[in-house]
Amino acid sequence: MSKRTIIEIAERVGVSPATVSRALNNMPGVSPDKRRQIAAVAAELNYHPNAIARSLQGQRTNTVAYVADVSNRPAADLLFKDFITVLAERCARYGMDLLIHPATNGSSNLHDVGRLLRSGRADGLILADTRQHDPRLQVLAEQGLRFIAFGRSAVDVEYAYVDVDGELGIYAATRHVIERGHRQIAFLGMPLEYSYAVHRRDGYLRAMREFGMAVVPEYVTVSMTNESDARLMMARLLSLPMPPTAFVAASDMIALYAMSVAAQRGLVAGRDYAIIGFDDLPLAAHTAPPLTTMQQPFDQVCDELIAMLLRVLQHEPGPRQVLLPPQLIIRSTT
Amino acid sequence: MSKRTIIEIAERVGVSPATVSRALNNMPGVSPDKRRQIAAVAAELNYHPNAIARSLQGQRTNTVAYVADVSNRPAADLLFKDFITVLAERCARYGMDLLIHPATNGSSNLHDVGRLLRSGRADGLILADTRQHDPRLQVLAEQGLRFIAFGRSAVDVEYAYVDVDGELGIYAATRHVIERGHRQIAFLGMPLEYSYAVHRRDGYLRAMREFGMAVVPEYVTVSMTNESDARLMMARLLSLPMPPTAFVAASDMIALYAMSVAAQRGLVAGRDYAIIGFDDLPLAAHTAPPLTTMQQPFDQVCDELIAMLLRVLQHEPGPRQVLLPPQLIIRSTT
DNA sequence: TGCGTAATTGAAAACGTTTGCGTAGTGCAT
DNA sequence: ATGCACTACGCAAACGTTTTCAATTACGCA
Repeated sequence: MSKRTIIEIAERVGVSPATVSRALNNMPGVSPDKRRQIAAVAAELNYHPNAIARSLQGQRTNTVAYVADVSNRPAADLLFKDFITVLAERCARYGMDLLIHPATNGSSNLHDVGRLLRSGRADGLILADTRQHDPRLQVLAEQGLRFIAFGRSAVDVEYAYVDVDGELGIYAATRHVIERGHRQIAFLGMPLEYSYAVHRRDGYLRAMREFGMAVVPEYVTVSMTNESDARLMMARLLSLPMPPTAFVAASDMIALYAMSVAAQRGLVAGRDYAIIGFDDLPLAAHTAPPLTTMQQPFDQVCDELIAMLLRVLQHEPGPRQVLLPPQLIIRSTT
Repeated sequence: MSKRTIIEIAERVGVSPATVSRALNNMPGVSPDKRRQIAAVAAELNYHPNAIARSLQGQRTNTVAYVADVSNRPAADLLFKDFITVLAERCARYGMDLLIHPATNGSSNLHDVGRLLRSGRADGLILADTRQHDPRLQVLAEQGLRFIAFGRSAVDVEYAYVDVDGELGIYAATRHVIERGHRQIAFLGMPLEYSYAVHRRDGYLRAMREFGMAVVPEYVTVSMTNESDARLMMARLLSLPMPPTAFVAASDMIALYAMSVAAQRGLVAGRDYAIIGFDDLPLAAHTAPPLTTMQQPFDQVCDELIAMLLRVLQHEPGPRQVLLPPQLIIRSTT
């Protein structure tokens, strides 16, 4: 099968390529008669416009690149497939394709990320897994590249972002266990390298303060890097002279590990202590007992990401900073 | 900043665009002197070749599309991010970019998948999550499109594929528990809609047969669709007059649910019964007790996928069917 | 019939690269 | 000096579209 081009259609119909282009794109200036003929021939030839040629002429690729941080492999990002699926679906809604580009914080990859834009492979990019000090943000912003971030950062540059309000989420989570009557409440946090880790801890601190509860330093942990660290910290908390009666975990995984450690001591969540997670992994509904948690509004996040990126690309007005609230899902552990 | 093109470089150096192209691509026919000048100016301008223009002229996009089946959302594909990361890294090694395209089995999406190729957006594609009766395979093969599958299928068409040998893996898993002295061995399988589900069950059956063990029909389940189904089936198995002493699970997740159900009855894996999983999720190493499992050779899978796709695209000889063996990871549950 | 206006249409340029072909220049042997 | 082989380089076409601009046609109205 030879390649189907607009020119071939033009020849068959006896018309110029320009007219075929207009007809196929529903542009004005084509008689209804030719329009029909052209559509017919195009269908007959199973013609599909060449996206590359179109991109070259139109100066845009209809592609957005998603740059994920994969420096912490195995990434253990359990919702990645769901997230990407939704994101791609939203992209498709606007006729966009989705390019995935893993990047570590290494500068070699940074160069690579810029290349995506400068080489015209993507129109804009979404930078995920932002860190407090994220060199990628710096570089991209300085070079005036078209991107938005999924997540915030502490770097001192202007950039558009969408984020889940982890501060508010953990605040709500903490309030929830407070309202359940708990007073000795621990926070199971992760290293403050990632921005969301900072926000989540701040949410805990604010809730404790606002409800007039003393913050016990031993109760505030931010070192839950991986499974063994998490288990170690939880064991330490349980061995305190006065162990906490409630645990606010910065992620469902942390909560699961904590529950597992507690179970080894015969402690049952929801009966002997309270615990609340963050993420709402598919797993969370099926732990024993099912985990109360804060659900990430991923569908909305994807909506906002794409909408905002499009705004940025087309220099349209509209919000450049969007925070979305997680939702409390009450199950059996609180 | 105006757009940097090869023409601008040509003007600055006082040479033709053709020469610049040759110099930048390390083609012969450029004097060392000009070569240096051109390189210098290119660097100075921070020039990056326009990938789109290059694609248009070269008739290839240097992009491969990964088509994932997302009809079972939430997909619960816990290794997706790791897998994609490795795959993208392998792509990058060959100068390829990775496009992610979710597709259900619906025919509307099928059309979409063909479009990726016909519109010249991708050079070839990788079709994942293949089913026993996968219409996508049919359509793609019939239309002569350039693709390979990650996973096999029962459809009656020729196609190139890479797959993990689930039959061999579960065979090895079953043999492992047999060698541990077990005789009443159950298989915790998933619905036979997905090809790998069939292969894995077959591996169990072959091992049982080869080692002269009777296959008890009640012991062979293939309905572990989701968490609740899995729990239900496991509970039923444990309530049999003569419950199995060992469980071969078709996936780590299934194994985890089974262990959870057993734990509710006070049964401890590795002590009261044996269980072995399949996948080696990050989770598996940290269950209580740590789960013996068959590890998916994802790095090799990615290697083979890219290598094979490249062979197919360039009509090079070489294997068109590759099966990779999973590896037994012995932990504490057997 | 003639004129003005609007609707169709086509020619050609443009997007940024690569590449086949032709030509000028260089050095070397005759 | 002439011929020859070879290198270095430029010209122009090509990839498949979209879009501007000008030209042609059709049509309504005086």
